[in-house]
Amino acid sequence: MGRWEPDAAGRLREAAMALYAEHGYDGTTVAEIADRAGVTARTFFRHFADKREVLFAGSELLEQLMVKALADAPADATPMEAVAAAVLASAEFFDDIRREYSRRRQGVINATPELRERELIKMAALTSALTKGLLERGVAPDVAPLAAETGVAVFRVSFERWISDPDGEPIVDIIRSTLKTLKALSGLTA
Amino acid sequence: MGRWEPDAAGRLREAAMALYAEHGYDGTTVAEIADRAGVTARTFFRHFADKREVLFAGSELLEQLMVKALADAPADATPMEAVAAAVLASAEFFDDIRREYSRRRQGVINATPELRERELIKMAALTSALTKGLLERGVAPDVAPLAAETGVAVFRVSFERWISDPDGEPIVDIIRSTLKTLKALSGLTA
DNA sequence: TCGAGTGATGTCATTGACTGACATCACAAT
DNA sequence: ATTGTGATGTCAGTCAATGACATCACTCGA
Repeated sequence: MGRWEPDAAGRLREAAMALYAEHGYDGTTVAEIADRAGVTARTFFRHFADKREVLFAGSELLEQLMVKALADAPADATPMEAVAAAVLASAEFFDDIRREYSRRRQGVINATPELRERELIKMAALTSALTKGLLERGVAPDVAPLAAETGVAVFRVSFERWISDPDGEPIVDIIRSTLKTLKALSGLTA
Repeated sequence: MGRWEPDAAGRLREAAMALYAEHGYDGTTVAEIADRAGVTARTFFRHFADKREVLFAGSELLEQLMVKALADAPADATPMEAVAAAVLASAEFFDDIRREYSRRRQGVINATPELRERELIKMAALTSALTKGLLERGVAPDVAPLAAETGVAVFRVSFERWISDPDGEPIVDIIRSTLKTLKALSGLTA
């Protein structure tokens, strides 16, 4: 366990998840996480901006994935069709192997207001990234934000449903189903 | 300025707004806020849970207002009609006198990630309150969250538009217009 | 009028997140 | 062997947040 074990960030992530799950977020100190990972607290903060961020590493990847799918949607797709493509693309990120991990992680997040806040701002970042992507597709400025917001809502609802049942359908199917529900709901908007 | 000047909470709110606006959120310490309000830092934390919360006092009132409007909507209203009623009710909260204050406050919030996080969780609380209200109206469990989420999106977009133009229309009209845009968007959902 | 009670405040001490400055180590290229 | 370079450790310090306890201003009943 010398100074140079590789992947300090990875060890810190695992340590944090384990400790947050066991003692809760508040009941865990950064020093404890660092100890378990075999590094110093100072090193923790070199890898993650703060105590919350350690649970959200990788969220940029998901965002990139969805933005790319949005951009790659057919030019003649409607705004919501493009958004739907982006949300469906997120399914790549969540294969069934990650379902248990996702469920565990979400449990920790839901139990801690501070972590919920961080999650929300990640979702907001996703929303504005999608909005930007829509604008670049030429979508009207008053339509783009609403379409993006709606898309993220679909993602959230689907994700939650996905992790709520360990043996449920794959997330792609859940997303499709949620999109259908949305469509039905739209009929009631009048 | 004895120990018993009334409305310490109010003085703390004003002091915080002024200092956050002038030196930024990070550039302001709780001790400075307390000093300006003529109290101790310890007293600050007796009135507000943390350094962020001081900018969000009163958000429960808005929530209650909207939930009540939702509950008071005609029994035969569709889910989105009820939600629309709730969003429109929020207009009571934002008369034109508050527009300048709201704009100022929003500037501070937008400039500070930590405050954005707090704002987002308030919105999330609003969403779940509306969801609960919808469920109590008998709305289907898979429809309620989406309807609530959509309603909050409408509120956010409208609010932002409202404060972006000091001499623009009153917020009620902006909300109505946003609801129309949403309706148009729904047509594209297919 | 006085003394007990109450609620808001002050004081003090402590923990823990986070940061800057600087030293140090492992490894690589020369 | 020498020198760099990047990741880490060490140390000191700031500041948010909390618990424990004292104190003050004011109220009310004896």
